[in-house]
Amino acid sequence: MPKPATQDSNEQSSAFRSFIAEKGLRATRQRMAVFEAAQGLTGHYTAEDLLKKAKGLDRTVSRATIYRALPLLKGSGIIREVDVGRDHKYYLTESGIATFRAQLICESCEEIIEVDAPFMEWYGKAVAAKHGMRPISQKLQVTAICERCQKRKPLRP
Amino acid sequence: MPKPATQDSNEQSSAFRSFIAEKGLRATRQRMAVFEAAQGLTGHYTAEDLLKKAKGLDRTVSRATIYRALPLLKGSGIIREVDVGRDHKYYLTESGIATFRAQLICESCEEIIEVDAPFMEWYGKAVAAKHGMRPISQKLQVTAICERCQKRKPLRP
DNA sequence: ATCAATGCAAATAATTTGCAAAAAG
DNA sequence: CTTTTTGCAAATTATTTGCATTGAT
Repeated sequence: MPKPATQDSNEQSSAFRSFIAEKGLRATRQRMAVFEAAQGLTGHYTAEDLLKKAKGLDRTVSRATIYRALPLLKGSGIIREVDVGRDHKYYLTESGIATFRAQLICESCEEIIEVDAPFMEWYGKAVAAKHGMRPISQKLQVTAICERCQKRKPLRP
Repeated sequence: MPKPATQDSNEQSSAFRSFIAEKGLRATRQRMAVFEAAQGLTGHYTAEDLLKKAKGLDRTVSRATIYRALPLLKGSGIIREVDVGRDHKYYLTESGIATFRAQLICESCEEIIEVDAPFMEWYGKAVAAKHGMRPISQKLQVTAICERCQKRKPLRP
């Protein structure tokens, strides 16, 4: 019999708890609420979205706490930051598998699509190595017009 | 006998003049000073750097004019914007050849190196096509530790 | 007890914008 | 003349930060 879905969050939860424990930090009520909020969100969300969700779990969570928790969630691999040069950044709750992702960004409807781009990892490493650099991370973003927008009047002319 | 170097700026200058003329805009003194300032800068520079340089050519150039001129310079292909997620954006005056460039960013000393990555263009197009999208532009950024920083105490530990 | 973490509100800082005056065509 | 462009200063807005208080260990 498979584990109930809620176990996922609990397993991730202990991963997060040990991450902060290792750093000598504390598992506060607010911090854990932000964590749970992240687990409850899908797709790209903003810090503000996360705040709203976290507030729903614990009314005492403040915006400052969100911004202070984000680096911890990123550092523990619970979430990933997606910066496509807009006014605010996006976040994405990671599923288990951590494959290399690129962003396909529709210039018309502004949708952001995460796509697997495993080859990129190799290519980025190769580019870095060619210049004697030790690669850490990489980002590939393709701006384009999505299928739907090609077939209709542009939303942002 | 080769043309004097200053001719380059004049040729680019008429390219810029026709770009703004086509759009029904006006070749103001300040606008042209910003253009000349861009021609006089090398490497990555900020809007503030451009302002300083332009002010040296025409004291009446204001910050607002810089920000209003930047989209024109970008649109005419005179400069390219480089956004690596820092607090301010960088700009780069384009030489004639417009090859696909990636950025290698040293996480330690924060240096940004522009590198040719011609294969990326193909790969980005392939990724877009696979999702039925029509590609417009793409960005590849590799964060790494540069050779020099590997051999010394990190500047940003 | 300790010292990290919190909420609040003020600070930050690049970029944008409203407006009346100046200048390009 | 007409319309665009300008400088100025104020606005915008995501994120950061100082501080007194609270809470985890």
